[in-house]
Amino acid sequence: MTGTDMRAGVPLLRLEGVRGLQLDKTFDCGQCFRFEPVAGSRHEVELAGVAHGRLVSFAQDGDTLYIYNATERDYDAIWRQYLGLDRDYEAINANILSRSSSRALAAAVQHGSGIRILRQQPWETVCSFIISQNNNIPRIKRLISALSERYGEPLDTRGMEQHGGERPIFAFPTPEALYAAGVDGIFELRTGFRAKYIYDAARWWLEAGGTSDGMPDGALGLVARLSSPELTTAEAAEILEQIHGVGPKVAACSLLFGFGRLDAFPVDVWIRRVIARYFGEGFSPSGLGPYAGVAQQYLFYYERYLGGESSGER
DNA sequence: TGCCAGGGCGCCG
DNA sequence: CGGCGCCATGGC
Repeated sequence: MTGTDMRAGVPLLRLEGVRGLQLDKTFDCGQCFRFEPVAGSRHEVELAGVAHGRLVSFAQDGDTLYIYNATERDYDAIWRQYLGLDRDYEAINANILSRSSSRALAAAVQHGSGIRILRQQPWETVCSFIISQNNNIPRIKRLISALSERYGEPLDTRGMEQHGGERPIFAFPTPEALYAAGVDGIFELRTGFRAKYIYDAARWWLEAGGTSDGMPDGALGLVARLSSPELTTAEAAEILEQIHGVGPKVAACSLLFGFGRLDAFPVDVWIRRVIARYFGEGFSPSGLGPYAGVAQQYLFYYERYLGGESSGER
């Protein structure tokens, strides 16, 4: 059941009976760098930020989901997929658990219950995870904000003052804008050694025929190719790794969070630790099945939560 | 001051 | 192809 009304000129979408989704976990598990909790929100949980080129705010009271600055048309076109509400996570979790008897995995699934893999814009995802390398989340967020403010388009914040729009907000820069900025223009924002990687990614993206907004642009488009089941996830990763500065980890994060490939399995130091501790030598991501990437996110969130605490059980 | 932060590259054996 | 130093920056 849905409904829309207007608040201060901004459409507000309301969806009732949304079960399972937990916005706070979803935006706090390291997959997205542009959302922050709304201070003084009237809702139990509210996070505002930029996605798909818009300022938007998601809120929850119990089983009711609110989306500020969205119409039903926007929901059908963007936010339903973005929030993973087109997927059956009970079935996904059951699928994951059916493939392993690991107690740690069961605990991680339990602990991460409510996390949804966001379907973010491909270009933004590739670029953001290039920025993430050898970096920490607060600084990743700052760099992405700085790039957006300098090279992104300003967004309309009217009516969104109480929902993340109290100051000017900018869209993530297009590859055209970052290409035009050049390595020096990107380096100026203190991106460090990543500047040439970001520039190369923009150049590569334009040469490869990706769209500015990074969304599907027809059968021959870059995003369509990399999302297509005609390519395996390993093959898609191989293509993304043509970008100077994109290795296996950044490629896997991009495919998982930006291209809808839920079997993509990013391996970082945390996950390496998880594998060593709970699964052992013979571990292979494919053993976790078509939703291995979802399992990875649960394991990452779980292990980071435990905070490196030495709990040597399986 | 040194170490680390959701890595990847270039080089070396 | 496995290991290792390096790459910019900022927070602790």
